[in-house]
Amino acid sequence: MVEKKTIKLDDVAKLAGVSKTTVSRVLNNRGYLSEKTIKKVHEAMDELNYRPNAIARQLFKQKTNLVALVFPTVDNPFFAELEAELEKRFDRLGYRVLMGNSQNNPKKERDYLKLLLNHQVDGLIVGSHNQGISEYKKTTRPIVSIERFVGKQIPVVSSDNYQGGLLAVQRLLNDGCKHIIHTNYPINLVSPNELRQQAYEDLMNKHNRKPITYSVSFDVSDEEKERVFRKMFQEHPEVDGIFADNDTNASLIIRIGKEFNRHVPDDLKVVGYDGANITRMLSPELTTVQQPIPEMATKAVELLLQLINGKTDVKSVTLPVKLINSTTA
Amino acid sequence: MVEKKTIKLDDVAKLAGVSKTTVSRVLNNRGYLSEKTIKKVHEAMDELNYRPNAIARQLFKQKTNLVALVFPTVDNPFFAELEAELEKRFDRLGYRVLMGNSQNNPKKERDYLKLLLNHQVDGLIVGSHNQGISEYKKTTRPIVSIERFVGKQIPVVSSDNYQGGLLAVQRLLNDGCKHIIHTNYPINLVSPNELRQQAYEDLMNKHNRKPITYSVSFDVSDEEKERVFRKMFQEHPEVDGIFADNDTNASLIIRIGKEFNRHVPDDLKVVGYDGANITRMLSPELTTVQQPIPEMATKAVELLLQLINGKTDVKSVTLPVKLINSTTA
DNA sequence: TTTTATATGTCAATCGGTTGACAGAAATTT
DNA sequence: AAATTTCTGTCAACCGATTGACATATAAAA
Repeated sequence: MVEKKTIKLDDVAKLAGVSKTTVSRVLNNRGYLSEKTIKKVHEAMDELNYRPNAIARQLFKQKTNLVALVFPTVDNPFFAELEAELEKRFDRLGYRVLMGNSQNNPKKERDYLKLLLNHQVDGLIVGSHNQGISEYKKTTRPIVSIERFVGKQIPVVSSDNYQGGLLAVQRLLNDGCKHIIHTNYPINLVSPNELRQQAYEDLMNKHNRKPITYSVSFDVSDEEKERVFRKMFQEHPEVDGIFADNDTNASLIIRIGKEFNRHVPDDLKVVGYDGANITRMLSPELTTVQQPIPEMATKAVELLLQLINGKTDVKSVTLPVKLINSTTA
Repeated sequence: MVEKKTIKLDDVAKLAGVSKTTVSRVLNNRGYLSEKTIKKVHEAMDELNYRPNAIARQLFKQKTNLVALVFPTVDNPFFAELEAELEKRFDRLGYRVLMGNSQNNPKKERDYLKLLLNHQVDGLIVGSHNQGISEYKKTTRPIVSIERFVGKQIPVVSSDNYQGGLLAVQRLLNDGCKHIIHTNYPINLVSPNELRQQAYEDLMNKHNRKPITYSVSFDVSDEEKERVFRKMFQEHPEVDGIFADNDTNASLIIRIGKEFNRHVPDDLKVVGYDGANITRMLSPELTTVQQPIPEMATKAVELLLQLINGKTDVKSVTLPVKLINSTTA
């Protein structure tokens, strides 16, 4: 087998009869160059089918144009849409995007942080919900978080969780629900969505109702989730309204409800959360609080770029949410 | 502001009172080293909070441990699950994964191919459906495709599309459907799922029925898709069975069907395709042909690694599909 | 005691581009 | 004709880690 040698800048220079620097100038459009030389160099590059080695360039420039997205998984409509929107925007700006699906595994989250610290990526967007990753406190390198508190120095992009909670619960109240239950992640996870629970409790208390919350961790199996929701219907047969923490769970709750002979929207009203495209497509009948995913992506990219470009006083932002009415109820 | 200097290997060497090579030996566990030296070096690294520069290492090693996934979008249950499964497997093997959502845009697909040729990634997994990307023919670098024919040299991982087509149509026939319509991508896209159409037509012909296919391009707006499906119901009011090209379209068709007062499964039977987790979660009532996504990911990773490791006769594989019965019908 | 194996460490070239410093030639000004 | 500006191009250091070649010291074997 013929050993295929990598063509390097030097080979191009030799063939074109110029120096390495001249070739580099042609590549980077730098300094003064004669038309003749440019042509010669381009011909040599074509003839040799030359491809500059990006790694060498990155080493010198101290920049990779890579960012990493650290989220629990891409296999979830909210994160999938968010990551897709982020990728689209970064791509336009000349950044490539590393997928870091942490599965809510602190080790993997740390690994990606190491990537950042090893100069392999220029910045990080974190949306996974691990706690106690102390490394975040040690670094001043560019990190933006989405819907999660990470540390004092790290700007957060989130949607208005308190308002979202109000919208959802108010809707259930308006629809005449008497016994409203809330499902949420375990609140020990440092996430702004505990504000939803706050809103739920505030509104319930205001109406002299007793708030009841069922917690389901994000990363347990579907079977475990089903178990919890069955328990919910068993322990609270009076329930007639549910404010679910996300649309997938809302959908699951509706299915479990059917087992208990509850039918939406007659016997049971459910409001979900997130309102991602895919969910709207596959479950259009679901009422939900929609997070402004494209806008959140835009903001997160904007903030990360500010950090990458050396800005120091980068501020967190909160974006408004919207109640999406179901198509059937 | 204090300029924060990057700590490099040389700084560690100086603090530990040894040479650069010695530090490198400690880092890479190479050659003979005294316990004492190892300890000294580690202490120096800790004290300086040293992080090796991965780019420099990559330059020397001529390996980035990066692979790119080029798919139309991650915002689709099938691709999302596939990419998540791929990422999980690559991560275990020490590879980081670049997201390349091509939106079926040939330019973006070419850009990612360039990344490969620029030595920025060690391999590529392509699943987007662009045509005429001639660059693929020029390269011998590691590429594996999923559910798509790219070129003679490039191994393909696909599921058994012909069998999937048979299962879907046979199911509709068994359920007593008399007028079955198939929806598909425009077949000019070089994809093995034209085999589904083949199966549909073969089976229809065998039963002396006239095959009717409606084509919807993958990347048009939801509104356009709705338009096409409405047209389908208008032009063929007799339709009582539909074999859809994917679950999202199946869900959309069911919704449009309701507009025409067709109710599943009484007046209309629909079989979707893909059977991704998210879809099963959000639309459990949908009958579908399930592709073995985890197995496809496993195979694709396996083949790509063979290529990366220099194997030359890497063979394409086809994996079996499964009909998933709806929960309600 | 001499030879050989094992342990410890240093030097300098290398991976493949990039760019500041500098030099000579041609064009323009004074 | 001399001085200045504009082109065109070369040289060598540099980005940061890796490793083959080599030197010396110590321990084990002959």
